[in-house]
Amino acid sequence: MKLRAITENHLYSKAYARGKKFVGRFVVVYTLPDYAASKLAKANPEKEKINRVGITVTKKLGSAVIRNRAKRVIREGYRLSDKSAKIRRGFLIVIVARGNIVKAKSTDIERDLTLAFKKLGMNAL
RNA sequence: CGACCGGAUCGGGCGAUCGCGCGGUAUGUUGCCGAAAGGUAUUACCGUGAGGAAAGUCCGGGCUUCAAAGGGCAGGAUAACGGAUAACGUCCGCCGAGGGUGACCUCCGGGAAAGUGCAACAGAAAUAAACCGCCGUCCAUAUCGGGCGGUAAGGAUGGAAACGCGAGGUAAGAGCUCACGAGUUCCUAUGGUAACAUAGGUCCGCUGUAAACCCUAUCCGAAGCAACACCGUAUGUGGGAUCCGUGUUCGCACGGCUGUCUGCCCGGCAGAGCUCACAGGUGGCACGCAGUUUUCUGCGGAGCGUUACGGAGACGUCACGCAAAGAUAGAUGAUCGCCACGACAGAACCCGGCUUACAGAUCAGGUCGCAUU
Repeated sequence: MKLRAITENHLYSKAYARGKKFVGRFVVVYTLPDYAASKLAKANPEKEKINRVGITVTKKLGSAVIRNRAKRVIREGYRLSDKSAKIRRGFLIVIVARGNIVKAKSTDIERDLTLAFKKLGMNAL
Protein backbone atom coordinates (compact mmCIF):
# COMPACT_ATOMS: atom_id res chain seq x y z
CA MET A 1 0.00 0.00 0.00
CA LYS A 2 1.41 3.33 -1.04
CA LEU A 3 1.89 6.26 1.25
CA ARG A 4 -0.26 9.25 0.59
CA ALA A 5 1.25 12.47 1.89
CA ILE A 6 -0.52 15.28 3.67
CA THR A 7 -0.09 18.34 1.52
CA GLU A 8 -2.22 20.98 3.20
CA ASN A 9 -0.64 23.02 5.93
CA HIS A 10 -3.93 23.41 7.86
CA LEU A 11 -4.16 19.67 8.35
CA TYR A 12 -0.83 19.74 10.16
CA SER A 13 -2.13 22.49 12.44
CA LYS A 14 -5.26 20.44 13.16
CA ALA A 15 -3.27 17.35 14.00
CA TYR A 16 -1.02 19.27 16.38
CA ALA A 17 -3.96 20.98 18.07
CA ARG A 18 -6.56 18.21 18.31
CA GLY A 19 -4.77 14.96 17.57
CA LYS A 20 -3.67 12.34 20.02
CA LYS A 21 0.01 12.56 20.82
CA PHE A 22 2.70 10.05 21.69
CA VAL A 23 6.36 10.91 22.35
CA GLY A 24 8.80 8.15 21.47
CA ARG A 25 12.57 7.95 21.59
CA PHE A 26 13.14 9.11 18.04
CA VAL A 27 9.80 10.52 16.90
CA VAL A 28 6.66 12.24 18.08
CA VAL A 29 3.40 10.89 16.63
CA TYR A 30 0.08 12.74 16.27
CA THR A 31 -3.07 10.99 15.04
CA LEU A 32 -6.44 12.45 14.13
CA PRO A 33 -9.47 10.87 12.41
CA ASP A 34 -9.57 11.99 8.79
CA TYR A 35 -12.89 13.61 7.83
CA ALA A 36 -12.12 13.12 4.14
CA ALA A 37 -11.35 9.42 4.61
CA SER A 38 -14.55 8.10 3.09
CA LYS A 39 -14.30 10.43 0.15
CA LEU A 40 -10.72 9.36 -0.49
CA ALA A 41 -11.75 5.76 -0.14
CA LYS A 42 -14.14 6.14 -3.06
CA ALA A 43 -11.30 7.48 -5.21
CA ASN A 44 -9.13 4.59 -4.18
CA PRO A 45 -9.62 1.75 -6.67
CA GLU A 46 -9.41 -0.78 -3.82
CA LYS A 47 -12.28 0.96 -2.06
CA GLU A 48 -10.48 0.97 1.21
CA LYS A 49 -9.88 3.78 3.62
CA ILE A 50 -6.28 4.98 3.74
CA ASN A 51 -4.11 6.85 6.15
CA ARG A 52 -2.56 10.14 5.12
CA VAL A 53 0.92 10.52 6.56
CA GLY A 54 2.91 13.68 7.02
CA ILE A 55 6.54 13.65 8.02
CA THR A 56 8.07 16.72 9.59
CA VAL A 57 11.81 17.26 9.80
CA THR A 58 12.98 20.65 10.96
CA LYS A 59 16.03 22.43 9.71
CA LYS A 60 17.50 22.10 13.16
CA LEU A 61 18.47 18.52 12.37
CA GLY A 62 21.02 19.52 9.75
CA SER A 63 21.68 19.73 6.07
CA ALA A 64 19.41 18.56 3.28
CA VAL A 65 21.22 15.23 3.11
CA ILE A 66 20.60 14.54 6.78
CA ARG A 67 16.95 15.61 6.56
CA ASN A 68 16.36 13.45 3.51
CA ARG A 69 17.78 10.44 5.30
CA ALA A 70 15.57 11.10 8.33
CA LYS A 71 12.48 11.13 6.12
CA ARG A 72 13.49 7.92 4.39
CA VAL A 73 14.15 6.17 7.64
CA ILE A 74 10.77 7.23 9.00
CA ARG A 75 8.97 6.10 5.84
CA GLU A 76 10.68 2.74 5.98
CA GLY A 77 9.90 2.42 9.69
CA TYR A 78 6.23 3.18 9.05
CA ARG A 79 6.12 0.62 6.26
CA LEU A 80 7.67 -2.09 8.44
CA SER A 81 5.43 -1.22 11.36
CA ASP A 82 2.33 -1.36 9.18
CA LYS A 83 3.43 -4.72 7.81
CA SER A 84 4.00 -6.38 11.19
CA ALA A 85 1.03 -4.90 13.08
CA LYS A 86 -1.93 -3.78 11.03
CA ILE A 87 -2.78 -0.13 11.62
CA ARG A 88 -6.35 1.18 11.52
CA ARG A 89 -7.27 3.18 8.45
CA GLY A 90 -8.83 6.54 7.96
CA PHE A 91 -6.48 8.70 9.97
CA LEU A 92 -4.19 11.65 9.58
CA ILE A 93 -0.82 10.69 10.99
CA VAL A 94 1.90 13.29 11.52
CA ILE A 95 5.33 12.04 12.47
CA VAL A 96 7.85 14.58 13.75
CA ALA A 97 11.52 13.66 13.84
CA ARG A 98 13.46 14.26 17.03
CA GLY A 99 17.13 15.21 17.20
CA ASN A 100 18.58 11.77 17.87
CA ILE A 101 17.04 10.30 14.72
CA VAL A 102 20.24 11.17 12.84
CA LYS A 103 21.94 8.00 14.14
CA ALA A 104 18.83 5.76 14.25
CA LYS A 105 18.14 2.75 12.06
CA SER A 106 14.81 2.09 10.42
CA THR A 107 14.28 -0.89 12.77
CA ASP A 108 14.54 1.50 15.73
CA ILE A 109 11.87 3.66 14.17
CA GLU A 110 9.72 0.60 13.55
CA ARG A 111 9.81 -0.29 17.26
CA ASP A 112 9.04 3.31 18.22
CA LEU A 113 6.09 3.52 15.86
CA THR A 114 4.67 0.13 16.79
CA LEU A 115 4.66 1.13 20.43
CA ALA A 116 3.15 4.50 19.58
CA PHE A 117 0.30 3.02 17.57
CA LYS A 118 -0.41 0.52 20.32
CA LYS A 119 -0.60 3.27 22.92
CA LEU A 120 -2.75 5.42 20.67
CA GLY A 121 -5.19 2.61 20.03
CA MET A 122 -4.43 2.40 16.36
CA ASN A 123 -4.00 -1.34 16.03
CA ALA A 124 -6.59 -2.97 13.87
CA LEU A 125 -9.04 -5.29 15.65
C1' C B 1 65.75 7.24 -1.73
C1' G B 2 64.18 11.88 0.62
C1' A B 3 61.93 16.77 0.43
C1' C B 4 58.88 19.52 -2.58
C1' C B 5 56.01 21.77 -7.18
C1' G B 6 51.98 22.21 -10.31
C1' G B 7 48.14 18.98 -12.90
C1' A B 8 44.50 14.90 -14.10
C1' U B 9 41.08 11.05 -12.44
C1' C B 10 38.16 8.73 -8.63
C1' G B 11 35.69 9.88 -4.19
C1' G B 12 33.01 3.42 -0.83
C1' G B 13 32.73 -1.88 -2.99
C1' C B 14 30.35 -6.88 -3.25
C1' G B 15 26.22 -10.16 -1.98
C1' A B 16 21.17 -11.26 0.03
C1' U B 17 16.13 -9.64 1.31
C1' C B 18 12.47 -5.73 1.22
C1' G B 19 10.82 -0.95 -0.94
C1' C B 20 10.26 4.06 -4.02
C1' G B 21 10.09 7.58 -8.79
C1' C B 22 10.05 7.38 -14.13
C1' G B 23 9.81 4.75 -19.11
C1' G B 24 8.26 0.21 -21.53
C1' U B 25 5.84 -4.81 -22.28
C1' A B 26 2.05 -8.05 -20.78
C1' U B 27 -2.22 -8.49 -17.49
C1' G B 28 -6.55 -5.90 -16.13
C1' U B 29 -11.02 -2.27 -14.65
C1' U B 30 -14.94 0.77 -17.76
C1' G B 31 -15.16 1.91 -12.16
C1' C B 32 -13.87 6.18 -9.16
C1' C B 33 -12.39 11.73 -8.13
C1' G B 34 -13.48 16.49 -10.62
C1' A B 35 -17.88 21.89 -12.82
C1' A B 36 -14.52 20.99 -16.70
C1' A B 37 -9.78 20.27 -18.43
C1' G B 38 -7.71 16.24 -16.69
C1' G B 39 -6.16 12.41 -13.26
C1' U B 40 -6.05 7.33 -11.34
C1' A B 41 -5.90 1.20 -10.98
C1' U B 42 -3.80 -4.76 -9.77
C1' U B 43 0.19 -8.08 -10.56
C1' A B 44 4.61 -9.78 -13.05
C1' C B 45 8.91 -8.79 -15.89
C1' C B 46 12.64 -5.54 -18.38
C1' G B 47 15.27 -0.92 -18.38
C1' U B 48 16.75 3.35 -15.66
C1' G B 49 17.56 6.65 -11.37
C1' A B 50 22.07 12.83 -7.71
C1' G B 51 27.38 15.82 -7.41
C1' G B 52 32.49 17.17 -8.04
C1' A B 53 31.05 20.51 -6.09
C1' A B 54 24.13 19.00 -7.26
C1' A B 55 26.05 24.37 -2.80
C1' G B 56 26.84 30.05 -2.92
C1' U B 57 23.56 32.34 -6.78
C1' C B 58 28.82 35.85 -8.16
C1' C B 59 29.47 36.47 -13.83
C1' G B 60 28.35 34.90 -19.20
C1' G B 61 24.96 32.52 -22.68
C1' G B 62 20.69 29.56 -24.52
C1' C B 63 15.37 29.55 -23.92
C1' U B 64 10.71 32.46 -22.80
C1' U B 65 7.64 36.79 -22.50
C1' C B 66 7.26 41.98 -22.83
C1' A B 67 4.34 44.72 -30.49
C1' A B 68 9.73 45.40 -32.27
C1' A B 69 14.21 46.32 -29.17
C1' G B 70 14.51 52.18 -32.09
C1' G B 71 16.84 56.97 -29.91
C1' G B 72 18.21 59.73 -25.47
C1' C B 73 18.95 60.39 -20.10
C1' A B 74 19.91 57.91 -15.75
C1' G B 75 22.17 53.45 -13.92
C1' G B 76 25.54 49.23 -13.89
C1' A B 77 30.01 46.42 -15.22
C1' U B 78 35.02 46.12 -16.96
C1' A B 79 40.16 48.41 -17.32
C1' A B 80 48.51 47.09 -19.27
C1' C B 81 49.05 44.16 -24.11
C1' G B 82 48.05 40.03 -27.75
C1' G B 83 44.89 35.96 -28.39
C1' A B 84 40.83 31.94 -27.31
C1' U B 85 35.46 31.61 -27.07
C1' A B 86 28.57 31.46 -28.53
C1' A B 87 29.79 34.77 -24.57
C1' C B 88 32.19 36.36 -20.07
C1' G B 89 34.31 39.95 -14.96
C1' U B 90 36.37 33.23 -17.57
C1' C B 91 40.66 30.87 -19.93
C1' C B 92 45.71 30.95 -22.48
C1' G B 93 50.10 33.59 -23.54
C1' C B 94 52.74 37.77 -22.26
C1' C B 95 54.32 42.82 -19.83
C1' G B 96 55.25 45.11 -14.78
C1' A B 97 56.34 44.45 -9.09
C1' G B 98 57.76 40.94 -5.26
C1' G B 99 59.24 35.90 -3.15
C1' G B 100 61.82 31.00 -3.70
C1' U B 101 68.49 27.51 -4.96
C1' G B 102 64.64 25.54 -8.24
C1' A B 103 59.99 23.28 -10.33
C1' C B 104 56.95 27.45 -9.44
C1' C B 105 54.05 30.91 -6.56
C1' U B 106 51.82 35.73 -4.94
C1' C B 107 50.09 40.75 -6.08
C1' C B 108 48.51 45.21 -8.72
C1' G B 109 46.84 47.03 -13.51
C1' G B 110 43.30 53.69 -17.90
C1' G B 111 43.59 59.11 -16.11
C1' A B 112 45.94 62.77 -10.02
C1' A B 113 49.91 66.93 -16.13
C1' A B 114 41.03 68.62 -17.07
C1' G B 115 38.41 70.07 -12.62
C1' U B 116 36.33 69.63 -7.46
C1' G B 117 36.82 67.40 -2.68
C1' C B 118 39.44 65.04 1.44
C1' A B 119 44.14 64.22 4.26
C1' A B 120 42.36 62.90 11.58
C1' C B 121 46.32 63.58 15.44
C1' A B 122 50.95 65.82 15.56
C1' G B 123 53.44 69.95 13.43
C1' A B 124 55.20 76.85 12.44
C1' A B 125 53.51 75.08 7.77
C1' A B 126 49.94 69.64 4.09
C1' U B 127 50.26 72.20 -1.78
C1' A B 128 51.56 75.63 0.67
C1' A B 129 55.53 77.15 4.53
C1' A B 130 59.95 80.81 8.94
C1' C B 131 58.60 77.67 15.36
C1' C B 132 63.69 76.98 16.78
C1' G B 133 68.17 77.79 14.28
C1' C B 134 71.57 80.50 10.63
C1' C B 135 72.72 85.46 8.20
C1' G B 136 72.15 90.86 7.39
C1' U B 137 70.41 95.40 9.29
C1' C B 138 68.09 98.86 12.84
C1' C B 139 66.84 99.93 18.09
C1' A B 140 68.19 99.18 23.04
C1' U B 141 71.99 97.57 26.19
C1' A B 142 77.06 96.22 31.14
C1' U B 143 74.52 91.65 29.54
C1' C B 144 69.97 89.02 28.43
C1' G B 145 66.86 91.13 24.35
C1' G B 146 63.28 93.38 20.58
C1' G B 147 61.71 95.08 15.39
C1' C B 148 62.30 94.45 10.02
C1' G B 149 64.23 91.50 6.15
C1' G B 150 66.88 87.19 3.84
C1' U B 151 67.38 81.89 4.14
C1' A B 152 64.42 75.42 3.27
C1' A B 153 71.57 73.62 5.13
C1' G B 154 70.35 71.69 10.34
C1' G B 155 66.48 70.53 14.52
C1' A B 156 61.51 69.11 15.89
C1' U B 157 56.24 66.63 13.78
C1' G B 158 54.32 63.22 10.41
C1' G B 159 52.53 57.88 6.24
C1' A B 160 54.12 62.16 3.27
C1' A B 161 57.90 68.52 4.27
C1' A B 162 59.76 70.54 -2.50
C1' C B 163 64.62 64.19 -5.52
C1' G B 164 69.58 61.90 -3.32
C1' C B 165 74.72 62.98 -2.83
C1' G B 166 79.19 65.81 -3.68
C1' A B 167 81.42 70.30 -5.50
C1' G B 168 80.99 75.37 -6.87
C1' G B 169 78.59 79.51 -5.01
C1' U B 170 76.87 82.98 -0.85
C1' A B 171 76.19 87.61 4.32
C1' A B 172 73.80 82.90 5.29
C1' G B 173 71.57 79.62 1.95
C1' A B 174 68.97 77.28 -2.01
C1' G B 175 68.83 72.68 -8.79
C1' C B 176 70.90 78.93 -8.10
C1' U B 177 74.93 76.33 -11.33
C1' C B 178 77.67 71.74 -12.49
C1' A B 179 79.12 66.22 -12.26
C1' C B 180 77.06 61.44 -10.91
C1' G B 181 72.56 58.72 -9.66
C1' A B 182 66.92 57.95 -9.31
C1' G B 183 62.28 59.65 -11.63
C1' U B 184 58.45 62.39 -15.24
C1' U B 185 57.14 64.11 -20.51
C1' C B 186 58.46 63.71 -25.43
C1' C B 187 61.82 62.15 -29.55
C1' U B 188 65.23 58.68 -32.03
C1' A B 189 67.52 53.79 -32.75
C1' U B 190 67.38 48.38 -31.95
C1' G B 191 64.31 43.91 -30.54
C1' G B 192 59.05 42.53 -30.12
C1' U B 193 52.29 41.93 -33.55
C1' A B 194 51.87 44.78 -28.93
C1' A B 195 52.20 46.11 -23.72
C1' C B 196 57.36 46.78 -22.98
C1' A B 197 62.77 46.31 -22.65
C1' U B 198 67.73 48.30 -23.78
C1' A B 199 70.68 52.53 -25.44
C1' G B 200 71.06 57.78 -26.62
C1' G B 201 68.96 62.61 -26.46
C1' U B 202 65.40 66.25 -24.64
C1' C B 203 62.31 68.57 -21.04
C1' C B 204 60.51 69.18 -16.09
C1' G B 205 60.51 69.88 -10.54
C1' C B 206 54.74 67.91 -10.26
C1' U B 207 52.54 64.80 -2.11
C1' G B 208 48.85 60.99 -1.61
C1' U B 209 43.88 59.43 -2.48
C1' A B 210 39.88 57.61 -8.32
C1' A B 211 37.20 50.92 -3.23
C1' A B 212 35.80 60.13 -3.06
C1' C B 213 33.15 62.72 -6.94
C1' C B 214 34.73 62.84 -11.68
C1' C B 215 36.96 62.19 -16.83
C1' U B 216 38.29 58.52 -20.95
C1' A B 217 37.43 53.86 -23.66
C1' U B 218 34.46 49.38 -24.32
C1' C B 219 30.02 46.61 -23.17
C1' C B 220 24.87 46.11 -21.22
C1' G B 221 16.75 46.94 -23.15
C1' A B 222 13.98 44.47 -18.83
C1' A B 223 12.31 40.39 -16.22
C1' G B 224 12.76 35.38 -15.15
C1' C B 225 10.62 28.21 -15.55
C1' A B 226 6.51 30.70 -9.48
C1' A B 227 9.17 32.65 -16.91
C1' C B 228 5.90 31.20 -20.51
C1' A B 229 2.25 28.32 -23.82
C1' C B 230 -2.17 25.60 -24.19
C1' C B 231 -6.84 23.47 -21.98
C1' G B 232 -10.68 24.52 -18.60
C1' U B 233 -12.76 28.83 -16.31
C1' A B 234 -18.59 26.12 -12.62
C1' U B 235 -17.61 28.74 -8.23
C1' G B 236 -14.84 32.09 -5.23
C1' U B 237 -11.55 36.41 -4.31
C1' G B 238 -9.41 40.92 -6.07
C1' G B 239 -8.93 44.69 -9.93
C1' G B 240 -10.35 47.43 -14.41
C1' A B 241 -14.03 49.22 -17.84
C1' U B 242 -19.21 50.49 -19.14
C1' C B 243 -16.45 57.78 -18.59
C1' C B 244 -15.51 62.96 -20.74
C1' G B 245 -14.72 66.38 -25.06
C1' U B 246 -14.99 67.30 -30.40
C1' G B 247 -16.79 65.66 -35.08
C1' U B 248 -20.56 62.45 -37.02
C1' U B 249 -23.31 59.58 -42.62
C1' C B 250 -25.42 57.56 -35.46
C1' G B 251 -21.86 52.62 -37.55
C1' C B 252 -18.00 55.12 -35.43
C1' A B 253 -13.40 58.25 -35.70
C1' C B 254 -9.86 61.39 -33.14
C1' G B 255 -8.16 63.26 -28.53
C1' G B 256 -8.32 62.95 -23.27
C1' C B 257 -8.32 58.88 -19.89
C1' U B 258 -6.75 54.02 -18.20
C1' G B 259 -3.45 50.02 -18.83
C1' U B 260 1.22 48.61 -20.96
C1' C B 261 6.55 48.59 -23.25
C1' U B 262 8.88 46.33 -15.41
C1' G B 263 13.85 53.36 -13.55
C1' C B 264 12.39 57.89 -16.62
C1' C B 265 11.49 60.65 -21.28
C1' C B 266 10.76 60.55 -26.56
C1' G B 267 8.32 57.28 -29.60
C1' G B 268 4.66 53.53 -29.74
C1' C B 269 0.87 49.46 -28.59
C1' A B 270 -3.86 48.01 -26.44
C1' G B 271 -8.92 49.06 -24.31
C1' A B 272 -15.08 49.05 -23.83
C1' G B 273 -21.03 45.39 -22.82
C1' C B 274 -17.72 42.86 -20.74
C1' U B 275 -12.51 42.17 -19.46
C1' C B 276 -7.96 41.00 -16.61
C1' A B 277 -5.35 38.48 -12.64
C1' C B 278 -5.19 34.52 -8.97
C1' A B 279 -6.98 29.63 -7.14
C1' G B 280 -7.30 23.86 -11.28
C1' G B 281 -4.92 20.79 -15.14
C1' U B 282 -1.33 19.58 -19.05
C1' G B 283 3.06 20.94 -21.24
C1' G B 284 7.60 23.64 -20.49
C1' C B 285 10.92 18.87 -18.23
C1' A B 286 15.19 15.69 -19.56
C1' C B 287 18.85 16.14 -26.53
C1' G B 288 15.67 18.61 -30.73
C1' C B 289 13.21 17.94 -35.49
C1' A B 290 11.49 14.80 -39.54
C1' G B 291 10.28 10.00 -41.32
C1' U B 292 8.65 5.47 -39.62
C1' U B 293 5.98 2.63 -35.80
C1' U B 294 10.44 0.23 -33.09
C1' U B 295 12.38 1.18 -28.94
C1' C B 296 14.78 2.09 -35.77
C1' U B 297 16.73 5.57 -39.61
C1' G B 298 18.17 10.45 -41.28
C1' C B 299 19.35 15.51 -40.32
C1' G B 300 20.74 19.33 -36.82
C1' G B 301 23.48 21.31 -32.51
C1' A B 302 28.46 26.54 -28.61
C1' G B 303 26.18 18.62 -25.63
C1' C B 304 29.91 14.73 -23.55
C1' G B 305 34.17 11.29 -24.40
C1' U B 306 38.33 9.23 -27.34
C1' U B 307 41.82 9.23 -31.45
C1' A B 308 44.40 11.87 -35.37
C1' C B 309 46.00 16.55 -37.32
C1' G B 310 47.10 22.06 -36.59
C1' G B 311 48.72 25.48 -32.57
C1' A B 312 53.59 27.73 -27.59
C1' G B 313 48.82 27.36 -25.16
C1' A B 314 43.60 28.43 -24.29
C1' C B 315 41.47 26.07 -28.39
C1' G B 316 40.14 24.64 -33.50
C1' U B 317 39.18 20.89 -37.50
C1' C B 318 38.09 15.80 -38.99
C1' A B 319 36.53 10.88 -37.72
C1' C B 320 34.30 7.47 -34.38
C1' G B 321 31.45 6.49 -30.15
C1' C B 322 27.88 7.94 -26.27
C1' A B 323 23.51 10.64 -24.49
C1' A B 324 15.60 7.95 -21.07
C1' A B 325 17.42 11.08 -13.47
C1' G B 326 13.03 14.23 -14.13
C1' A B 327 10.60 14.55 -8.57
C1' U B 328 6.44 18.40 -7.02
C1' A B 329 5.69 17.95 1.21
C1' G B 330 9.59 16.61 -3.58
C1' A B 331 11.69 9.34 -5.90
C1' U B 332 17.01 7.76 -6.41
C1' G B 333 16.49 4.09 -0.48
C1' A B 334 16.18 0.54 4.10
C1' U B 335 18.03 -3.79 6.83
C1' C B 336 21.71 -7.62 7.36
C1' G B 337 26.72 -9.92 6.26
C1' C B 338 32.02 -9.27 4.64
C1' C B 339 35.93 -5.86 3.29
C1' A B 340 37.42 -0.66 3.57
C1' C B 341 35.99 2.82 7.53
C1' G B 342 38.18 9.44 7.95
C1' A B 343 35.28 13.91 4.17
C1' C B 344 32.14 17.90 2.05
C1' A B 345 27.47 17.15 0.83
C1' G B 346 21.07 16.11 -2.27
C1' A B 347 19.13 17.68 -9.06
C1' A B 348 14.30 21.27 -9.52
C1' C B 349 14.64 24.61 -17.25
C1' C B 350 19.53 23.75 -19.50
C1' C B 351 24.77 24.83 -20.63
C1' G B 352 30.08 27.57 -19.99
C1' G B 353 32.89 29.58 -15.86
C1' C B 354 34.12 31.57 -10.97
C1' U B 355 33.94 31.13 -5.66
C1' U B 356 33.37 28.35 -1.27
C1' A B 357 33.37 23.20 1.51
C1' C B 358 36.11 18.53 1.43
C1' A B 359 38.84 12.50 4.45
C1' G B 360 41.26 9.51 1.48
C1' A B 361 43.03 6.87 -3.00
C1' U B 362 45.29 6.48 -7.88
C1' C B 363 47.98 8.17 -12.25
C1' A B 364 51.53 10.20 -15.13
C1' G B 365 54.92 14.79 -15.28
C1' G B 366 58.56 18.34 -13.21
C1' U B 367 62.32 20.55 -9.45
C1' C B 368 66.09 20.32 -5.66
C1' G B 369 69.31 17.31 -2.51
C1' C B 370 71.94 12.73 -1.57
C1' A B 371 73.78 8.01 -3.29
C1' U B 372 75.35 4.89 -7.43
C1' U B 373 77.18 4.39 -12.52
